[in-house]
Amino acid sequence: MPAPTPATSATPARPVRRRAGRPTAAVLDQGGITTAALELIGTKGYNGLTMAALARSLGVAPSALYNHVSSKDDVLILLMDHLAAMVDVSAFGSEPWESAVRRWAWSYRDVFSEHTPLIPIIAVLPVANAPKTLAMYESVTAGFREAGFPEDRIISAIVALEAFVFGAAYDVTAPDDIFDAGSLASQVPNFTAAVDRLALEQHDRPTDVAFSLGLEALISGFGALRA
Amino acid sequence: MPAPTPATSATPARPVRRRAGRPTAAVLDQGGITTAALELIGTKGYNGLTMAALARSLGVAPSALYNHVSSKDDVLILLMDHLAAMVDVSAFGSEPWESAVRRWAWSYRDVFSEHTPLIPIIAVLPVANAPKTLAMYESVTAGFREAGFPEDRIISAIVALEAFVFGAAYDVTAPDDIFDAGSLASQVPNFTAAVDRLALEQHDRPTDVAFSLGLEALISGFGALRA
DNA sequence: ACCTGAACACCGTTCAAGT
DNA sequence: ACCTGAACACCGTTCAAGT
Repeated sequence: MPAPTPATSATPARPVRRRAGRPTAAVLDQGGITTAALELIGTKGYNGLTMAALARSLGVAPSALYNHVSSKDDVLILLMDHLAAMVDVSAFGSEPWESAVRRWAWSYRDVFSEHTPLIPIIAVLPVANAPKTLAMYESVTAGFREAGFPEDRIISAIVALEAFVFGAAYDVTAPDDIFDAGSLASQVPNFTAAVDRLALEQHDRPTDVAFSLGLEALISGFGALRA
Repeated sequence: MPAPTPATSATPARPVRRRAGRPTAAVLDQGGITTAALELIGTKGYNGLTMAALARSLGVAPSALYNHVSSKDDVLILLMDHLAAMVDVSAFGSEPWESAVRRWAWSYRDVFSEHTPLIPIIAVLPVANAPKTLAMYESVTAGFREAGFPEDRIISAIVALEAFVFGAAYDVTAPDDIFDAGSLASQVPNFTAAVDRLALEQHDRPTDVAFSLGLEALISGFGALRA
């Protein structure tokens, strides 16, 4: 390690004091807030995402945020919609329906498995408030329709796939020993045997095995509905 | 309405002041805390479940709770395990595998759809900390095994079904107009058409249609794995 | 061991004042 | 319109003191 440079640290909240009153140019906007929130989550996790910390990272007072978002929940919605745009829908229209669904679902799970606190938000938020999420739905719906999926079941199928994806995203974050019954093991012999049996298979990621199993069942079950 | 009775209201926190010092018999225990929490949630929702409100409903000071639980998260774990015991696993062993899974999954979803704030807890909590949840897994595992399900895939199948159930539980709580694109409707024609098409079918509960569609796909996909 | 009561370190949010 | 700074009403949790 070289000698520490004096005062200029890595990327601290720039300690330049701004005095009260409207600045000549706005220092905040929703895009900047979203980016700063994402960075904060990356370094400190969701527990570190407080309005105070967010303001600090942007070099403003906490109350300044409320000129651009109406609440902390609003920040979470911004984040959620930003992440929806990162989900890979590119295979719809360029690949067979089965592999397009597969790519979409794996990508969707991977993106949100690192942002599970947003799941309660996205699962119940009206799409009108999340344009990028809506764009994702449009791509997926178009892919289903082009693949000959019966029109009146497209939304139900997407909702079901999404439910599975959200639940699976939580599972990714579960500890490795979640199924260790400990001292109660002898009271649940069937369960313990099944857990041991899975461990014997020596999969890299049990969560991926379960996701694949469920996803393939959904894909082939839904695939049978196509014309 | 009859004339209001004077001081005795419905079921208020009994305002009997207890003075400091150990009471002759403990006034709290984990069962009572769980019951009180459940009642509080029933009347005020999860926003109303605070340590202060919980203590108040039990007629104690907030700090007294910490003699019986180590944190608010601990209360949530107690609740979660209590609810797991309410999930219907009775069909395993008495009905064909398909209908047993069906009964279990619907019941599981219904129970947790009114307690979605517990889902992040149950999804990642080691089973050793939740004996009733563990008992549920034992019943389900035994049912899968008796039905000739390949032993090394039982846990993966349960995990996948659970993921779907948790995601679907959130969906139950979504507003009816969640898919109304509003002013953006014209930009997402395929999606809008599919949403309108589903609405035409006039289902009582779209969330139930989606759940059924996904669950039946999982059941028939997994059912094919049996001997 | 198990309660009370005071205290602590936060939290999101509001609002007057400033430019 | 968009910032600062002070304030508010909470929140979960700790801990000494009491019996």
